[in-house]
Amino acid sequence: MLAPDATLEDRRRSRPAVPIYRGRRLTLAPHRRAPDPANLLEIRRWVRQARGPTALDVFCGAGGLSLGLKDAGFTILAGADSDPASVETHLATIGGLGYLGDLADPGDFLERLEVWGIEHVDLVAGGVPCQPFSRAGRSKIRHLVESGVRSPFDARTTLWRSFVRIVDALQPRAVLLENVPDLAAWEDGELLNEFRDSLEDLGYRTAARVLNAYEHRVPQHRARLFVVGLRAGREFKWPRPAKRTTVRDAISDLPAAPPAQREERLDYAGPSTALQKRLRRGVPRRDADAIYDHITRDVRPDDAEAFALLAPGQTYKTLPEHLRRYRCDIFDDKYNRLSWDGLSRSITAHMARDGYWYIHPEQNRTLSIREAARIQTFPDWFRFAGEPSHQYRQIGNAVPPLLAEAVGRALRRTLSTRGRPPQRSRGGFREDLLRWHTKNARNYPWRHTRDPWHVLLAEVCLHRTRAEQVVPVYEALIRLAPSPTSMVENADTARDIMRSLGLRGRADLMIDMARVIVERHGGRTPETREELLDLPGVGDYAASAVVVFALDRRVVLVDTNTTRIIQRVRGLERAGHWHFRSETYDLADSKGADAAFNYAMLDLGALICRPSQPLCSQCPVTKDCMAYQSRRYLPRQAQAQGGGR
DNA sequence: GTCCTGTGCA
DNA sequence: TGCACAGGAC
Repeated sequence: MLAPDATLEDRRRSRPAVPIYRGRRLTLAPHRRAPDPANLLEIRRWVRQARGPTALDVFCGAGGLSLGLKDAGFTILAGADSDPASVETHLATIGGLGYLGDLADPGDFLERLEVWGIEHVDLVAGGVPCQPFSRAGRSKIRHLVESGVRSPFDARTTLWRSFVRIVDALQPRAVLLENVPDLAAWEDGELLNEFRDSLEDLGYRTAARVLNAYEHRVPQHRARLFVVGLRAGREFKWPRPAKRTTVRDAISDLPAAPPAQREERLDYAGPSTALQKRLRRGVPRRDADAIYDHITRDVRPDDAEAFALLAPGQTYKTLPEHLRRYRCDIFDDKYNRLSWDGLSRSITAHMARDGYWYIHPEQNRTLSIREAARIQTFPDWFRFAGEPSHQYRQIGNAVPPLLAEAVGRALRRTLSTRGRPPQRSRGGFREDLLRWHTKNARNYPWRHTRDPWHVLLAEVCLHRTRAEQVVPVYEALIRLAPSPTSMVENADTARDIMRSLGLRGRADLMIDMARVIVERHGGRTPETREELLDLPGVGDYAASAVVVFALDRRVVLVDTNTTRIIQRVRGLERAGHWHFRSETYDLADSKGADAAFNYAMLDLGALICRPSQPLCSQCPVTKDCMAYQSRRYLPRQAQAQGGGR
């Protein structure tokens, strides 16, 4: 027994670790209907005879996306991935052809497709590896780049360029890309815009949206970005939300299993919920009373004690101190017990390391491999090649099959309709907006500059301040300090100017900023987003403003004004930044959100599309505005809105 | 395979 | 501030 005053270090040392146990590697035979990979004639015949719309799954992983698309009626001709076990899983479960190789350069893959006789497919789908874009991964990678461990030119852009090259080579009727939502926030949306631009350049009309898995029968908090590209002016209709399911719906029928349960096959009594019945579909008759891979991790004695004390919804912090091995100031959610009637947290590849976020609702252990697969909505006949930790990784990285199926069905519906040119040509909104703006633009001195330093000055002054108030300050500052160097030299005078005009708090910030530019960048205002964000007082908005107004790049400036406009025009209630950016991408047309577009949006928000009592009668874009249109057709809302006069 | 330490965005 | 999802060392 340890003394009550034992340090964290003492407690750690005293704890017996669970002995390392390496699970059995599972080997899977190829699907019985898959062509023999050694027999080229057979492969070509198989490709020729493929029915229904055909698809290719690149970066296929275990095949969650493939399975969903298959269930939606697509024939998956081939899956490609750089991970051997994933390709093995894909070949065994999905069938078709498998390509094992690095797709950073897709040349070899494209050659192989040609050899196989695959010259055309209806759909190219894929989940480009997402770790570089995801939340916790991003900063880690930045850290690694800074410390020189990793090259900044990592695979994150090459991989989607590969994807575009494959699309270009095969010219499919449709394209589907899956990724983590943070891809949309990367570079303030520029990366996603570039990706969509390159598809649009190839003749695809693109749409992007973040879908929540729990809206498509998957009992899990899991938001994923989907980008769809369609030829021939087709309009994609996103799948409608379905009835939600819970953890209970997914796993309540599985037999109780102790920690360290290693039996591959256990007796099974049968499904009880609709979801369980769905996930038992396709299980061979001989396995009707068996469940596979209900394999669990061992649990350390101290963790077992902690799990026992942890009710669903309770946090790590509430545990007695002797059971907290991890620093409490960082982790308040190190452990998480699932609740029967709730959603699971997102099943991630991290399950291969520890399962602390996924403690079984009743049993004092983390989720078994089968339970993780169930919560990802993999059917019970679906097994994963490799060692247990590798199986967890494949499950965590997969697109939930039922979510993929929902998107796949929506795609099939769209593809089966005749392509029609869109009713309004794209660009209507942009043209109308800019035409209005040529006569109605507000004229501010900072709108005439293309000097990054001047834009920066203006943005710092404008933060939470009315533009009219900023005009004299800005003009005086530009005269006094046309460059960061002169700002440092005239720091006292600059401070006086700003103080006299009531922007006192901002003065020191601006002088700091100038000093850093002089010291770190030789007096030249930096031109990359990272360097701009590193300056004191520069946030996302200011960095984007510099990039758009001074450097000719195309980024949507998301603030309360533009958000409000998009909200009204698109009829959205509440949505994340990514959503607004995505909608703005559509409205901004092929020229994108350049300086002209952003200025016009800012002015529209300030002059016409005001927070209260918008001047819809003078608005140039009512044709495209859902709020305006629906008010017209819903007189009750119009009264409610107009009641205040 | 296991343990420990985080970050980013709304 | 809370919530949702990471990676490295050994």
